[in-house]
Amino acid sequence: MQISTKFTIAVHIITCIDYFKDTLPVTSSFLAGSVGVNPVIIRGVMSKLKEAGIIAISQGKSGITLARPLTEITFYDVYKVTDCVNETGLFHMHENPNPDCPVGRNIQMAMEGKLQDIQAVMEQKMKEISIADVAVDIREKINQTG
Amino acid sequence: MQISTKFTIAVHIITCIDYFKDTLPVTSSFLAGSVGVNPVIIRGVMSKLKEAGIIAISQGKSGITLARPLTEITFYDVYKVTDCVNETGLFHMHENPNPDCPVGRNIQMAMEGKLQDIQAVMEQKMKEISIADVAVDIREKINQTG
DNA sequence: CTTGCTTGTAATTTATCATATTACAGGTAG
DNA sequence: CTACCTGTAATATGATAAATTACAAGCAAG
Repeated sequence: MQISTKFTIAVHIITCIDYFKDTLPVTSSFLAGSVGVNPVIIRGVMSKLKEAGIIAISQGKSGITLARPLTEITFYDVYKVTDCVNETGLFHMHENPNPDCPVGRNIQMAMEGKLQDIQAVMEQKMKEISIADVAVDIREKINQTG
Repeated sequence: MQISTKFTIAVHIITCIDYFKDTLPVTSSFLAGSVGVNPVIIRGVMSKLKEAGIIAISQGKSGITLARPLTEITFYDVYKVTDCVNETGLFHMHENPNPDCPVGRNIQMAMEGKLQDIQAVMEQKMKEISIADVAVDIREKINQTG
């Protein structure tokens, strides 16, 4: 299993909006071309980014803009928005342990908190990384290689 | 997406082997009954736990035993063994960013290290939790509720 | 206000992967 | 020797991700 590509697609989208904001009108078709996926996927992700107040969308010929600075958009924000992880958690627990077995009856309760702790450290780390960090790396690379 | 149930199944298996070691011969069918999945799934997980030197299996009527103490079996050991995460990492990056776009050309390189860092903190946390911690919680719960 | 381009979204298809299931070969303890 | 176990391949089923088609609805420029 892996966390859905929607997460990295969303990061790509936000980075593009920032990168091209003074040059081109950024649309879902344009983004689909850069990301390499179907425009409908882009629109679905965009729609959630809009709900979360990360980007602003206007229909017609306008284009998409950022609703707040890149430094204030963390990986965690994007990860939450894109529903990469089920509400039942990062880990999928086996669902039918035997209630007639003392271990089966208690395994879920015994593991639950521990799995949540693991997920929590991962999410904490995601809060410490922003899209601005990605944008910086990309501009740096472009300046080096053209 | 979620991390495969094989992980929690493996934890359940190890906990059961320890819990019943002085009472019953533990077999794949018995474990399948406690875990609530098909015996073939149990055998597949067992096979990997054996390769990793976590349990010892003998065919015939014997049963399965632990190869080392519960305190020396971490969540990370079990997670690695059960191939819960692809060799390409916890995150699935979109695979066809456009090389003709400056952002598309560099996005993978810009994200790679950051995604690895996130995965690393999660794995570090898993190294700090052992199956013994689960066994303690289960015995405690059994003593309270019968 | 009309026109052309855009987003929003439902419905369908395709591909991939996790799990269940059946079947049987091979090994070992009693 | 034999009964019971593991090892594993092959197949079926189901869930989910992503692609694709299609179309309704909205905005902006003129």
